[in-house]
Amino acid sequence: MTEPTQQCPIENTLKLISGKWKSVIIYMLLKHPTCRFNELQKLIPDCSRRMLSLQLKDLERDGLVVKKVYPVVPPKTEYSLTERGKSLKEVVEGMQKWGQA
Amino acid sequence: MTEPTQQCPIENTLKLISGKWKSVIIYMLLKHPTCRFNELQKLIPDCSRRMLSLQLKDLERDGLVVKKVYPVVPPKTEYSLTERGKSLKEVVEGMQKWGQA
DNA sequence: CCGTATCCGAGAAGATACTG
DNA sequence: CAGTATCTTCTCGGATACGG
Repeated sequence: MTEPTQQCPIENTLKLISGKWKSVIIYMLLKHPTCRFNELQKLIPDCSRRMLSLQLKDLERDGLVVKKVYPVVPPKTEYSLTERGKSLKEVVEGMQKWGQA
Repeated sequence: MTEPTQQCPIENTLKLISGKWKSVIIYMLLKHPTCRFNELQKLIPDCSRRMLSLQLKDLERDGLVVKKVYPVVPPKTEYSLTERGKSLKEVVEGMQKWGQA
């Protein structure tokens, strides 16, 4: 049984939350527990629609965010953090605090 | 004087410690307070010499790491964290712990 | 309203060889 | 030992336009 040289779980963590807007999205979803697509856009104006879409897709795939779609016209979706996503609170807020000081 | 819409210090933090190997380098320097170049290479075997050099240069420029050069033959250098670098302990260890769970 | 598709340029990172 | 130089490749992200 050769241990797979997993020298550093940091890389895994970083892979999930780096990407230009992921950490910011998570941070916003911590403060605004459920958000529609456009709300997120307004909260993060510098993030293009395309990027927001892509990053959310990644976050969803990685189990950090869930998307709820209401089958109505016009379309309505809501994004929120999963438990796994919420568990990043310490990390993300740690970065937030450090960035301020 | 228009305030630059600095909505999220997270981005600043992330800018300093993302980059493929930076957080790992910091983590290693937390555990091994001073390291020579080759020691770091051995600690992070997947990071090429070129990349290690570049990332260290960034970290140095950003005031997270200091390099001490001994004018001897063969060359000897030692890298260590600045106070600012050490202050990332919580953040980096937070990521490490989260990555394990 | 909530996205996707396509195209394109810049920068990140790998491979390899060389230097003080 | 501790890097740098050069070249190529690849990924990310911006701009723009379109679709259910």
